[in-house]
Amino acid sequence: MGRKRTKSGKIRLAEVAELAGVSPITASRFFRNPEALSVAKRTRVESAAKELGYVPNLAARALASQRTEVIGVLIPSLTNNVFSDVLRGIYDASEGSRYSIQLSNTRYSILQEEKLLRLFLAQKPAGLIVTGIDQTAESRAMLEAADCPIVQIMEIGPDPVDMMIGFSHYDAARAAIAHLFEQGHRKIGFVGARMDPRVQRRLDGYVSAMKDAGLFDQRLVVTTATPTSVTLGGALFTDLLAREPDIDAVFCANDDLALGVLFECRRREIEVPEQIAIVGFNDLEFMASAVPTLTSVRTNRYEMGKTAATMLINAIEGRRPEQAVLDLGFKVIERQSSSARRADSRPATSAAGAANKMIALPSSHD
Amino acid sequence: MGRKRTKSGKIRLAEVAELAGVSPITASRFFRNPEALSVAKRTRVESAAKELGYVPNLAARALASQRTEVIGVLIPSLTNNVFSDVLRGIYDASEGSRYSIQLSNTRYSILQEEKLLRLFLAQKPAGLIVTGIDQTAESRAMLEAADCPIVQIMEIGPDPVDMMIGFSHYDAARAAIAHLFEQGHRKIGFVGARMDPRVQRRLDGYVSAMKDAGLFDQRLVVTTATPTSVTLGGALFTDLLAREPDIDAVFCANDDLALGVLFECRRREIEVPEQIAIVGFNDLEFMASAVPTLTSVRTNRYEMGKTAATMLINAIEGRRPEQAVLDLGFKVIERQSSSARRADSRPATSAAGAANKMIALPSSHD
DNA sequence: GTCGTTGCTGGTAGCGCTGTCAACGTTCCT
DNA sequence: AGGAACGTTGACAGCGCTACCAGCAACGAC
Repeated sequence: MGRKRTKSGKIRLAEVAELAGVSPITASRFFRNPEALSVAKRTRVESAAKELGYVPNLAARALASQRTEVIGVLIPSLTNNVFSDVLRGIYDASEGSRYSIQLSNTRYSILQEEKLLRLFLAQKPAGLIVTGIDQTAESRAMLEAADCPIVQIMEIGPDPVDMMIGFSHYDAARAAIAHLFEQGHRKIGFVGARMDPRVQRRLDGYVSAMKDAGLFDQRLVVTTATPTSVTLGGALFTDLLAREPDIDAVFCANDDLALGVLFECRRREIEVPEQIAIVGFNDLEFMASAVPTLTSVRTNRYEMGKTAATMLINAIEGRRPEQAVLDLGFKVIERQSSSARRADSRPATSAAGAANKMIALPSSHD
Repeated sequence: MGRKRTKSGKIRLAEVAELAGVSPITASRFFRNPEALSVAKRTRVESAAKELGYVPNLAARALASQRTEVIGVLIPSLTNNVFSDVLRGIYDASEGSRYSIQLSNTRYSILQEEKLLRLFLAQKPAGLIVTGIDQTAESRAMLEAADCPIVQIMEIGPDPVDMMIGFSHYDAARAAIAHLFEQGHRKIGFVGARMDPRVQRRLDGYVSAMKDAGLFDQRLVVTTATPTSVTLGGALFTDLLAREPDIDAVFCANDDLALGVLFECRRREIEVPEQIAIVGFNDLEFMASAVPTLTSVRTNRYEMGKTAATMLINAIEGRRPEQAVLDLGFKVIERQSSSARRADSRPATSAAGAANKMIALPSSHD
């Protein structure tokens, strides 16, 4: 049957080709690989497309080419600030590229992750970004069988499926504790919420550092499965204090908890850092402007997302990275909340005035 | 040409149909409208699909049916906490439905929004969620011409494209100022960052409330185009104080700024609320656990996202809501930071102990 | 008994695009 | 001059699914 025009009046590639005086396939090539066309035809197709306001039909393209231009992203939480930074990086990197992001939330469940993975892979994504290194065996098998590039983000481990970008949470935690030791703190508590694998590894790092110093005591560790929040930080710290009233420092698995601990200290009129030092994790923006300013471990979340997406897109287009595993490291950002017990810690005039001393390390695996 | 099997060995609908002993079209119907099949065939197709692990090819479906099962979402920022709550609601509502979310970031640019809208609409989304009511004329025209349901979120206004869900930022700001008046404050500053349309309307509400009371002074308003942050709150407050040292309250356009103001007060040893009251906007989680606890205007962001997506999905499936415009209102959550100047404000034992008095209002348009 | 009517099923014909391969003209080498 | 090599173009045949419409049986109303 002749089909000169769709009922909807939508512009198809054929219309563009006709106006440009070329065959549809040539017009098609213009959109996928303009360099393959002669300059004359290229400009003709280009102006024809612009004149008609042509927008390619992605469904048809996907069907015909047997692949999509979709990058699947699996993250465990939309609530957690950490992931919004990573996501922002991913979206920023995908912008301007031909790829679009398909986001799904595993809710910290590796079974849910497996289910979503199956769904994603059936649509032949151009690439995949998954969180962490703790997939189910089934997921792992699917990932390895997938014929698209894959990036694991948030942490690094010994056995990447394909590419990997992150840092060692274990080493980062050890560095934070080492910093507290240096400042003269000995009885250091650990406060953690929602013990996902990465928080667990931070705990492991804490435990090993404390054991190395002969200071570990299980009673110094307070954790819960509840999702993190500032309020929860206060509550967990309250528990910790009830149990061990004479601690001299608290290492918090994230910054929300640290802020909660700070507020709870203020409520109880405990001086920070004179009586208790506080160290957080992630270095969210507010840490630098709290009073006292709060020490934290800076992790390059935005950069992680952006680099992951960039690496992925490059790999999709055949440009594999020199190294498949990228350690983005971390920095302990020393601020007032963990100053030496001899304390130079009274309020500066402005947050901006407080210089940050940094300890930068690539995380070394072990 | 006979094509018995795809090279990739992928299961197609035809395979399922064959195993079930029905025609492909009957199998197709099973996935879209199972009730249309006889019980016998329905169960046959169901078990065949399960046995083969069939997953439909969305691209083929979209091409053949001329529509997708994608809900487009346009938001201005991924950084802002406010939107992550909304997004969480949207994702939660879409989960379990057949629809997937396609997210794009307009970066607070209505031109970018227009461009993205054009892209989205060309793919015939099942529905669209857009932020706010300030589209370009061109965008507005495209939205009105679109043949899919549309929900505008974050605020309500007089002239919905289709559906609308939000609250009046203007009224919310007026309510916050009214609360400060009640508590005896008179010289109330306004601190705002990134003056997007919604923040602008909060400012308008502040201005009108102050003018009504004969207390407006342009010098009380400090704003900037810079994106919001806790640190920025401190900086803007510093500017405000330099200009008007004797203010007795600050209304912050969002909670990050409010926290920054609180820290700056602490740095300067200004007592809150005895010397200066603070009111934020959005009621993020940390507001209830700060010391002193911080008054804020609660907005139902998660609910907004969830309801918007639910309404949209219902509309896509032909179930239009009774009312197209939904006002989710707001609540002024009164906490210590804005207690009456006579002040009952010294630290409670715990944040949990601080009762919240609420003023709940649907926003009335004007 | 005839004629709708309803409920279920299947055949046909694409949806808009691209993979493959063949064909063409041009250039460059020997 | 002959031929290979390259760059550019087009014809054809689907990608996997669904819209559309026709067909058929079962049933009730007249």
